[in-house]
Amino acid sequence: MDVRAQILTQATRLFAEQGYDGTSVQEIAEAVGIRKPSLLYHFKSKGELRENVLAEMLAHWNAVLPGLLLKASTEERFDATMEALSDFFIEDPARARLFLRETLDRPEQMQTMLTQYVQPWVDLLAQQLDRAKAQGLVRVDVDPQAYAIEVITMAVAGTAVIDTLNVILPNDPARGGTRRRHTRELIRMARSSLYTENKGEK
Amino acid sequence: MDVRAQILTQATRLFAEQGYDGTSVQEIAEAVGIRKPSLLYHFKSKGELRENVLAEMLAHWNAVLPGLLLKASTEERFDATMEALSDFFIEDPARARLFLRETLDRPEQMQTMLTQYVQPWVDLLAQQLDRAKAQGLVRVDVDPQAYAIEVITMAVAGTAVIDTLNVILPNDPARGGTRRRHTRELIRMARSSLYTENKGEK
DNA sequence: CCTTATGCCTACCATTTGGTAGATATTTCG
DNA sequence: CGAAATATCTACCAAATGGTAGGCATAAGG
Repeated sequence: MDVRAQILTQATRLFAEQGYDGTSVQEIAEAVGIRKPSLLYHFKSKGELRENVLAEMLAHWNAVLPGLLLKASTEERFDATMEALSDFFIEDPARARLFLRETLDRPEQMQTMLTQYVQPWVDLLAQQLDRAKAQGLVRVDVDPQAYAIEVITMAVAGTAVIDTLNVILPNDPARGGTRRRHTRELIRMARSSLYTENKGEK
Repeated sequence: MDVRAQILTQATRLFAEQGYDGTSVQEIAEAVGIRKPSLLYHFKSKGELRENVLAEMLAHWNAVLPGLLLKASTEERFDATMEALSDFFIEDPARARLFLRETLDRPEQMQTMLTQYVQPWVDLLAQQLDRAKAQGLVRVDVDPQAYAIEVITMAVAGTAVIDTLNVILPNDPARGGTRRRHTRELIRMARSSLYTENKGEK
């Protein structure tokens, strides 16, 4: 079953780089080092291959993300969790790109996926934020659901395009590499737009 | 020259919806109501059509955006400018999607475009922010360039996917429609993560 | 040992793709 | 007017696409 895994790896890479329509079965087969019909022996059609690529991505995320998100209950863990979340996407830009592409290419399918896998976490976070609001820890004007979506969008989209945008985010030695700056500023924005200020009560 | 404009309109729409590789010349011609060779009379190749679609999008943005961005010199205008910027993308989600797709599909080309059209504005904004920092208006830990990129990415990517993400951002009558919530939270985050508290809230 | 399932192959196919040739209108204008 | 430019068409093409048929090894297992 090594070949099957290789096909999935190469397909993920190529779909992320060139898109589903921009990648031919031939091309994937070549990248693996087999002929086209051999590939179609493992996956009956190009569409089935796409579904398996997506399923694998989901499985990967579902295995790792919950552990990260559950930490986000107290402010002390906020930085660490956000950083881990950001690193998680940065570590695997291909998957972020693929996710973004699927959202653009097949919005309806992505919606059912979002409802199933993402919504529970967003709602959980929203609950936590509402509680923190009551305690005066979180700004009252935060829209919890919208906030969560903005941060997720930023993390995914940012990861997907940061290597292209680096041309206008020069490598400032004092500030660290492009990705580092992106991650740090994302966290800073997410954090400082969420919590109330300790000093200088308004 | 009406036909040429129609072709550009339909091509923009279809490229944004289905991507460049996912759209055939035939399909665009049908949407316009002409035959394929008639379309290829106006644009010698599919690639040339893509370039013209992109050029038109750039021209549109370049004609409107500078006026918006130049207002962003004082804090009083921040809300209005951010809102106008957000509305500008929301008003034209197809162009935001197209922009995102091109960034994924042709990163190198997009880089030269970014350097030419976006970088000057980012640098200008960075200068203004550094000045505002010295006056104590803006948080000292803001990374101006990274901040600008995050906000732009958020505005473009958010606009491109918000109609898909609305499934997890329910229509809360108290908070307004999905897009409204997205826009408002984006502005809130951009604002409250930028300014120091004492001079901040309105 | 022989049958069966697995895995990969060559050869092929129908359809779609971007693009061309060239006929035919229609409009512009000296 | 008449010729040139403009614009659209039908008919076609070579290449690439996703996919199938079926042969040929290798290995597994009753």
